[in-house]
Amino acid sequence: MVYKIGDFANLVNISVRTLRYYDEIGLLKPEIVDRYTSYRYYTDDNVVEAQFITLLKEVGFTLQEIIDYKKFLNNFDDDGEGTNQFLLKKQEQISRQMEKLQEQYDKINILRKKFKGKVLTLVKEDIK
Amino acid sequence: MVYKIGDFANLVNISVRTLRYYDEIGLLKPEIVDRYTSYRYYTDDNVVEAQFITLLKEVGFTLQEIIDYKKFLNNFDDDGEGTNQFLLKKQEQISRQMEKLQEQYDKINILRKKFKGKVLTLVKEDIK
DNA sequence: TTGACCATAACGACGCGTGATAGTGA
DNA sequence: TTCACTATCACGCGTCGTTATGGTCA
Repeated sequence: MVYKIGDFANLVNISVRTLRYYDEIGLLKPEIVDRYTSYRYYTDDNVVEAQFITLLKEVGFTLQEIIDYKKFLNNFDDDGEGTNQFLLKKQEQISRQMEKLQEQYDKINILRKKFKGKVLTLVKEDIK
Repeated sequence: MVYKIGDFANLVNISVRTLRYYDEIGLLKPEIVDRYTSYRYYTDDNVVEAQFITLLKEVGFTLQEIIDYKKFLNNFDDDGEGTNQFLLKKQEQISRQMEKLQEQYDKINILRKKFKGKVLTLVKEDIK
């Protein structure tokens, strides 16, 4: 089966605009492109690819990171360990983000207690 | 005291480029601007303002949110309750972000267990 | 004249949404 | 002819970093 961009968009739940963008940045290229009309035609392999991309996006990878990962798989014939490292690094990154958010949350608590009933006109020292 | 943009930048630890941007978007305007040379001159009041902005940024507010908060203070003569709401809303927002990150973290754990020693070629169902 | 500092203008990054304008018909 | 779909620009968002180019000297 081959799908035109609109049908493919519905199938994989990615907007037409986004599919064009993915094509542009080399993340997901339609297997067939009509050389006269430039129409994009997607295949069932593309469906699997698209779902994989969606999966990685859902767990926090940026498009560039997904592109890098694909290149890695092509160039180094991963034994699984590379993939594991890839996932671990993302988890560490997520951990750091959570810590940062937690700090922000705590600092706001300090602010709220300190200025209950007043307008904020403090300086940095107040939460350091 | 009045400071030229470069001196002020060092004083408050905000880059010259950023100060110009803050001026442009109306977040932090120099008290004095030479009408002939367009040179920006900052005062000690500006120092307090800048530190306040830095503080709010550190706890997660966007520039637009800080601008909105300043407008709120000017228009409604807050009794402190408005400020408290403002801080609470940001905390809720931070909480949601943390939850999302936690979900991503957990999903990656599932992936790591499921595909130990293999290359990732799965589809969405695997982590749903 | 020459640094050191100031100004404005504009591109880049991220991930698309949202038109505008125009060609296709798998 | 018309409808539905496709294509390629190109602006917008958020927060500045980074040239590029050209005045100013508080």
